[in-house]
Amino acid sequence: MHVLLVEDDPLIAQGLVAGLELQGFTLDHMAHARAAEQALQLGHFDVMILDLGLPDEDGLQLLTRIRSQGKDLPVLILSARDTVLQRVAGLQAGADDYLLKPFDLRELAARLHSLLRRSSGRSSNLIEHHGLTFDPSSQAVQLHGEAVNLSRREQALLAALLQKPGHILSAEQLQDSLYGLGDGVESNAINVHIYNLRRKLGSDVVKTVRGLGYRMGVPHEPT
Amino acid sequence: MHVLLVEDDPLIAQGLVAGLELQGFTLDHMAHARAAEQALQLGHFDVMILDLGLPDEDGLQLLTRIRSQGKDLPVLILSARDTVLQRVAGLQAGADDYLLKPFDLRELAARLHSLLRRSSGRSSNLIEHHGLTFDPSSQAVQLHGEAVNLSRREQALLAALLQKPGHILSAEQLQDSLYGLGDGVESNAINVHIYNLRRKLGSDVVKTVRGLGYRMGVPHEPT
DNA sequence: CGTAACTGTTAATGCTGTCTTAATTAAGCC
DNA sequence: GGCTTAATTAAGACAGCATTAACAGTTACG
Repeated sequence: MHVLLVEDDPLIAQGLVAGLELQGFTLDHMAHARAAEQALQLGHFDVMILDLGLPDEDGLQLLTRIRSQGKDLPVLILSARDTVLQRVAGLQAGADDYLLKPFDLRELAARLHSLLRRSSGRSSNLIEHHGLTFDPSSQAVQLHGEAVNLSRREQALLAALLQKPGHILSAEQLQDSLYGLGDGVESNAINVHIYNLRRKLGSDVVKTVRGLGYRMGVPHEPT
Repeated sequence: MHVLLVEDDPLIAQGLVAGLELQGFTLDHMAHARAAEQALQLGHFDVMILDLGLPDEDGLQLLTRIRSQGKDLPVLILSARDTVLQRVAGLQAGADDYLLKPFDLRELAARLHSLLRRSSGRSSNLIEHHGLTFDPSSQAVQLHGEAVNLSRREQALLAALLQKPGHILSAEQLQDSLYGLGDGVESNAINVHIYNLRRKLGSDVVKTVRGLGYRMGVPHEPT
């Protein structure tokens, strides 16, 4: 799960990055509207957290411009402005949710999950795929009712693949989804994690599409 | 826009019906979980407003059951319960938004619009051609419903031809489309790839126009 | 505080499918 | 029939990936 965080207060940003990464999100943090807009052009994000009080531009203006470009990524506004009119203005500018500062990290996480669920067209928080279930909010994986112990990277990889079942994801896309845009790995780390996933969930969980990337497949049969 | 309102307090319900219908929504009002569930089976709704304090069942239970049936209509929870845990519980049960009583009608309307915009904004740009489908976003090819496994070059070739059905593309044009303008191949590679495409999709997928190039044709019949 | 277990990354090796090449056969055209 | 163009086939080169092992960093626990 790749989150673009647009927030100028370094303290809040730092807390959010740490807290949400613990919950399995991958964050890229920008402190200015300009930088955020560039980041959006550069890579793919699953959701944006937008602070309204930015130094170089009002968050609503940024949001409006993003929407006018046809981008439809879910946007959650984070703001201290609490009047009905301001909240309505936020939603009308194209936000999908509006959370007040100060906020509770658990609620923010739950709302992010809810937005992601909706944007990926699912009806429930639980992702189910041929006997394999993954709960993004609790980060628990089960295969045919049996709990499976996955490491952080393995979980992130599985989540990225499950988010778009049927789609082919290139190694680069997966890398962005696991590490964020800035610092990636310089080796076949993704490759190795895929291999480990297959050892735990069956060699067919992930299909290789030679030259293009990987795609979700069918896991182990029940024993 | 068709809204299913599930709310047992007749005063609030009446106000909502009147207020939202003024804003162009169409409302159906149910006061019990049972009735709401039946209404969902019977007809189509674009969004549901759900009060948690229902007489016959807790709203969260109803929501969970609806989600387990695979229904993915957007749900906005209306509740007086205001603790973080309760809001998180609501979102985890599959709600898309959570609004506190007492609420402002303008904000409710704005949030409904936000939900609807998101749920309707999903379109696919599938290319279809005589039973052959190609989805550029997932890079998946299907012939009469059956998935077909194409290699990278074969896909690129097919995509180039499908982009301009009816047009004749010279071997040189196809080469540019596969390899870029700079460095091409110096043999009949395109020719061989065409041959392999025909083996997988039927000898008539690609028509040869002698002296000029190739153009899209009709693939295999369904077996 | 130190050891053990686990996790993540890097790197080396070998395998496999794909791409290209080239040679041969078949088809269209004057 | 001779010439040109395309289809078919097979073989080698190559790139991409799986697999394995080693190492460093981190966490858990005595």
